[in-house]
Amino acid sequence: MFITLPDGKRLDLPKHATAKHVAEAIGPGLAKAALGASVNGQLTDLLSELPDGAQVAILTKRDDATLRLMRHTLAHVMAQAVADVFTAEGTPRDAVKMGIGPVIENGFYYDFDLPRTLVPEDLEKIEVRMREIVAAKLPLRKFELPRAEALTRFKGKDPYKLELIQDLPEDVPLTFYEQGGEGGFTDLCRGPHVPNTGDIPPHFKLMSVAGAYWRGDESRPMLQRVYGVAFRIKEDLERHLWQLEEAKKRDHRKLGAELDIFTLDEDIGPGLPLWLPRGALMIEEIEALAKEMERKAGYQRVKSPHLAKEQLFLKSGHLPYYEGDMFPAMELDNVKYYLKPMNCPFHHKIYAARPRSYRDLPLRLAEYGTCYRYEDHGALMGLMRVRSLQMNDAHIYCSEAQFEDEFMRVIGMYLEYFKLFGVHEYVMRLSKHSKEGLGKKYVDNPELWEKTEDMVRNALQNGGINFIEADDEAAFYGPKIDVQIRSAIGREFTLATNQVDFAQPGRFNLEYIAEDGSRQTPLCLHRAPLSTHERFIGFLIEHFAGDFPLWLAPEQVRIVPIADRHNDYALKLREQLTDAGLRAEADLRGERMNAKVRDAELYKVPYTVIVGDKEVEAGAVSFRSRKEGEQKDMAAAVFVQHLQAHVKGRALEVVPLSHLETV
RNA sequence: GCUCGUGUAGCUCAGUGGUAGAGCACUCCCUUGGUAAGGGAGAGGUCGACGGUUCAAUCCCGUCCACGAGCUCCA
Repeated sequence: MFITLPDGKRLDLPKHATAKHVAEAIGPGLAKAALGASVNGQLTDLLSELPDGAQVAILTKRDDATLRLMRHTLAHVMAQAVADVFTAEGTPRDAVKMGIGPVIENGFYYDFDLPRTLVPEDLEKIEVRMREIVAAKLPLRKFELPRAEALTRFKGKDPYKLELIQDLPEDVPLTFYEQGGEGGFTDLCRGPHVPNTGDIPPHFKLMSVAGAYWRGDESRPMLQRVYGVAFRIKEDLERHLWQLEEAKKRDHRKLGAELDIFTLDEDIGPGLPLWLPRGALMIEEIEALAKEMERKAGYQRVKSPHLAKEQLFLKSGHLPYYEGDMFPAMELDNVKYYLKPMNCPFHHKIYAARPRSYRDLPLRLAEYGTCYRYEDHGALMGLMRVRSLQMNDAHIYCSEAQFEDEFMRVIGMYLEYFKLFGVHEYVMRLSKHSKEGLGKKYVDNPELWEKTEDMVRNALQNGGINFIEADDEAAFYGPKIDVQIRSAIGREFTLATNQVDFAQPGRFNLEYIAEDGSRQTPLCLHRAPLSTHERFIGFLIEHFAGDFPLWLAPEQVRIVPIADRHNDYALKLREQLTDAGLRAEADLRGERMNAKVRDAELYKVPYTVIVGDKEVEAGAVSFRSRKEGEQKDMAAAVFVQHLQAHVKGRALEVVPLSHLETV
């Protein structure tokens, strides 16, 4: 057989050759440094046989890709360490059962079924043992077993591995990786791995242990998952740990409390946030923005109650398909009432309240209605996952011919918002139904599912929008486009959503008189480009680390008088700013100026205005800004105009005032 | 909902089987200071809730609640 090297050279090799042989053929130095290989562009290891005629490049620790191999082997090293730690305390080896141990972003994990729960001290012990295994430089060996033999190997010992083998297709070779010989550790594994545990750099750390259902199925046993991170060089590990610390600092739950934006109170209930005045101000700014955008885009605003009778939700399909996410009914005069989990049924009723003509379409109804969803306790998280939520909601009723245009207008609106907020990293995700879920999670109409999913896909493709597809993630009434965002601290969640509803308009007998006089059922688009106010504010806090653009900042200007005799001027200035539509506070506490400046900075107020004798005399301000540095002796009126301009344009970036405008 | 962890003042955290402490924040007094903490005094806690063990529980045990990490789920 032969292979081709990156420089185009052909290398002839004996049969069953591996990348290790290639490295050895090239030179002893490379053979020593080699950790893995790229075969026809695929990452693989030195232990796997090469296909005849392959393009082969030998990878060393200098190649980023080998980090994957290191992390994968480290997962095995951890499994071995866990087994060792448990057998050392007298647990029979067979009582330590192994799930799976894959590579993940920044590291790896391994799932275990253990006779007792792991405590933090165990992680320390395991890590110590891992370092010993790495230091022992155990060589890895890859081998294949026939199916029957592989099954015997795990029978009665490890039901998880047994299940994995049984679920693998018959024609897939069952490969194993063994480290440290028979007395070491062997795992059913596809690879790829580094050739020796000594090839793993010591820059790893076990982070946490958490429960995880076997194969992600909540009806299956819960295993103990140990997470670890690993990097090639010390600096990378340190940077990662530092980033985690930084992320904690900009967590919206921490900043939300520090900046007095929202609070959660035990007496009110889990997932039911209270908006403090500063948070309410931000919501009002968001609503003002949305109203402006929607007015331009031809939306009309409506309002609907928070609850409705059972029959409404039976008709909409929420009770059959969504009841688990709803608060339980309250009974009044022998009639069940439910808090609304969505606004759509109400909007359908508004549509149905008048006869509609094709001339009315598209009919775009918007409402920032508060909905209530009974989320699992374990799912609640600050503002990102709550039980009372105010949606930036609207429903667009249109004909099939209008669908694509309306759909793309909504996508266009998303993009406009993202630009305004400086959101650059997002993924559009086409969420589709699954055949298995029909009649259970999804309305049972396979043809319409296929048809609408095609319509959405075509609309996106025609609009040149990049997207990925996800099965079994649709809404019960139709497919949707979710926009996945990664917040500044790396938290991923769904922000905007745009959903197609082919089911509810029919269930509500919604219709319109078409041009030809026939009665037609409209399509409905559900859209929430700003998600819910809760999640969106939570996102904004993390996105800006509390350093909001001026138009969003709850307090835009903090006025700090230097001495008591400047208080009157400070108050006058505050009035001037307030009259100009700006949000300003004067700090009249009996503190020193330095302390007041510090407090304003920690509170992340965009502008701190210092006023003393000079400013009072000149009718001027001196300010320090978090975005444009310091500026002295500026006419108050100029300062006001400067801020107004940024607020009006909802500017993301600050254009500093030129020095020409100072007095 | 599941697994594990946590719960002491507004916040960050000490601490003890004999009913509690620090720093910051808060209130008052002194200080009137030019761009990130001036000084002093005071007030503030059913030690998450309910049971149990004990002469005695914030501490030990149990149940519940809330929060956190992860799993599942989702805007």
